[in-house]
Amino acid sequence: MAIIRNTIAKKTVFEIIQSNSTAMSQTEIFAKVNNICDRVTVYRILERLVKEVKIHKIVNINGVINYAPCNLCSHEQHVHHDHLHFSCTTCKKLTCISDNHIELNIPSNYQVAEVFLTVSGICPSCSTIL
Amino acid sequence: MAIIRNTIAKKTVFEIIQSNSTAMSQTEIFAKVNNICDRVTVYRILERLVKEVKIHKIVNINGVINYAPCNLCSHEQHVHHDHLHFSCTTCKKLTCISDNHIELNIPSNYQVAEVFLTVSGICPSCSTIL
DNA sequence: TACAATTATGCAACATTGTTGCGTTTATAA
DNA sequence: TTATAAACGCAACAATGTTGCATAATTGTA
Repeated sequence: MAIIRNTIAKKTVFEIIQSNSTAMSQTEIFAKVNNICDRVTVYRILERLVKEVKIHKIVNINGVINYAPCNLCSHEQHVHHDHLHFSCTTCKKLTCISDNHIELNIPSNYQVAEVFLTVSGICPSCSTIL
Repeated sequence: MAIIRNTIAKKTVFEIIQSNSTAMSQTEIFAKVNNICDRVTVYRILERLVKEVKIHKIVNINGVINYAPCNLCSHEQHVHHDHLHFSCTTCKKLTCISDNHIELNIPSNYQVAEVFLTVSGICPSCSTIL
């Protein structure tokens, strides 16, 4: 069972996420989808893409869920805890930054699934004085 | 200007947050407030307490904003990046865990404000087989 | 102690984000 | 080509958070 279909909407959503340099929220993605499908469909597509490990979820510091392709912040990186998300407080964009190593010191009675390291602040383009 | 008033509602909200071992959402806090004030007031009190650096915000992995007293995860700890939040996927509770050191390797053109390290998984009480 | 100033509150209404049910459409394997 | 399950659209709902405005309450000061 569980036959995966590659619909136009799904391809489009995936391409939008992949072609963007920062992680995107459902709202941003839906805005780019150009009404080829309903907003509920976008939610369901995102859910499926997460399950298929093609994209992954990152929660922004404001609580909005963002999606990034797994090549940007690869799943292996994710598992090995060596990348980080920069959440700009000005433009609200979420950017993936690699090359970070985290030493975890969690009591053994906690079962760790995923590690989320998010840094808030001001990104280069927002801190540039024009 | 900006005279800070210590109202009953504010004291109550602060005591609720301080007496809890895990971080709490607005919904949980409001439930414990026992209708001494409106839910909007709780939102505004939380906002003020954050501004006064008495509590701080932590986003749960499901996107819900939680609040913890600054003594639990002290502001200095926060600044020095050596504590972590454990987000239980079963009971949804957010727990602060200290003694973690994070090596940050962020390009210098990013201005860092705060560091959020959240680990998802199953907490001790949820993983206990009864 | 009373008053004035302004902070804090309540209420109503709204905004955003995300979810669910159900009938219909569509992609894919046979 | 067709059957079947996956995917979709629509409508309705739910949770969380925000805003405007009139009213109430706290606190410094006279």
